[in-house]
Amino acid sequence: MKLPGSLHDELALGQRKLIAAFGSSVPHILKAGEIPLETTRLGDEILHLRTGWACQFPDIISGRRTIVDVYLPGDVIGLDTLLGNRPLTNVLVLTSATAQAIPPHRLVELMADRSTALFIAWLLGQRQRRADRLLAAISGLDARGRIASMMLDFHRRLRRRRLITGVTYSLPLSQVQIGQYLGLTVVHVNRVLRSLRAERILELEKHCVTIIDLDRLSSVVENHATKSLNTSGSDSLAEVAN
Amino acid sequence: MKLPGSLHDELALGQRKLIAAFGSSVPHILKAGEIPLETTRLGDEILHLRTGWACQFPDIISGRRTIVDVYLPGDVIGLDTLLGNRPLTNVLVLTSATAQAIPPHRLVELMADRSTALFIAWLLGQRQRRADRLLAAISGLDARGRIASMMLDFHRRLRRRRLITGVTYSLPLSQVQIGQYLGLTVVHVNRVLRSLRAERILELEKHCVTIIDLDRLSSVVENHATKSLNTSGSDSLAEVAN
DNA sequence: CGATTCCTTGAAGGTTGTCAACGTTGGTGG
DNA sequence: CCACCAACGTTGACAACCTTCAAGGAATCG
Repeated sequence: MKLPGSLHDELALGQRKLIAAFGSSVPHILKAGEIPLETTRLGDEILHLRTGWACQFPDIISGRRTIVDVYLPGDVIGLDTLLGNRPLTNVLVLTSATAQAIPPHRLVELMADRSTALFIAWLLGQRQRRADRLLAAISGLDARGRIASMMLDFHRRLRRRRLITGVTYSLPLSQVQIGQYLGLTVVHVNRVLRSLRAERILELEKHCVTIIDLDRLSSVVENHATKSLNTSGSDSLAEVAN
Repeated sequence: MKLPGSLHDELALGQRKLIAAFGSSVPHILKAGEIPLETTRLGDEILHLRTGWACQFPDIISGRRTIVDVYLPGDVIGLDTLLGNRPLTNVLVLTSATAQAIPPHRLVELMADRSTALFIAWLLGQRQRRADRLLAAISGLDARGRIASMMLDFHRRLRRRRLITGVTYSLPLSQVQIGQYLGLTVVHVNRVLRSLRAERILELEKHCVTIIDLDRLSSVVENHATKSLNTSGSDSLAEVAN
């Protein structure tokens, strides 16, 4: 569970180096609803999202759009793309946002430095863990559990990055997109949200989430008999963020 | 879509180096149903699976067991674990298997070499893509589609590694495990399999899959109105395998 | 041969999707 | 300013899918 001190230090070093590399590039401004590849020349670049949210679609466009990951400020976008063959076509910016970009070949150069390479591997592992969590939520929980789990996830990620401190945050996903993220229809997302509001567990209006009863929200996730998904645990490295 | 030749070459070089590093370690023999951490001292090692299948549970043990990935011969297990904090507790060996192990600290050393680091990043991206595919299947397809998608996936992965050539392969997952992998109950998995057999699309008996009608099996995935999941595309690097 | 695990099948009920309609909001142009 | 439009949110009725519960059969292993 604990990383050896030296490894931890090296990761932190790699983090600083990578952030520095991003920092030396001009920040781009992205508009809500934008697909980087289409509207800008950021197509095959690696992005460091500084402000705003974005989301990821799977490589192959499926008929039914599915969101496989949601990026928050501080996240790095496109690393898994690096050596694969997929461009950034599948990223959608959810809010107005700012991001710094570096081209893939530059990133490959940076990987010559071990600490940077380690940090990139750590970032990849981080995204993988998010995917595993989402997978567990979707395949093991009912609609209420999935929504509760998602709300708690965002809450935890935002708090860890010191982007919020309380029980309220802005959630720039439409209900349609929440459905695409959790494998549900809009209609049903709406029903569940209403029931959570009626029970005074959670409120969502105008893209603004308020957790009214954190304990009961957590218990919604673990409820449903055998189904549960523990949401505790913390990373062993201080947040990437900024 | 195309990698620059030099990058491709460097990846291939990294692959050889990593395989060589694994090759210098003594192969371990694992028994079916074994959890490496519990039964051997392979707890926090990185494994190169040479023969046999294994599967991955999410970090946190959820009440309802969920399988988030299935490893085939040639896959590397535990990379996402490398810098995260989770041990190999969450891996289950599905068949008797052989694997070579190297300790994490050795792998960290190897990452000082850029080609190796690149290849490791490529492997991480590969696993990420599998997770994204599974996510898209589970959240966008009904039970028939998910099962068809899974069967085609394994078929493709095995063929790409030259482990099979025809339309038949051994699938060491029990129906319970198929359910855990696809977010379904055993009962329903069973029913869907029966219907696919009755329609002479696919046969599964005694852990042996036979694809009777590849075209109709593919169309099952894309069917269901708006729901589809294209399964084409090939990696830009010759398979890892052995 | 027990004991266990896996597979199989039926019936009933709950969760979720589909269809359809309407209200709301925000932006755009007359 | 208002009309219009588009996207989003909301709601009800109904059907389909899937789970749950229950029980029995088949296979494997000590």
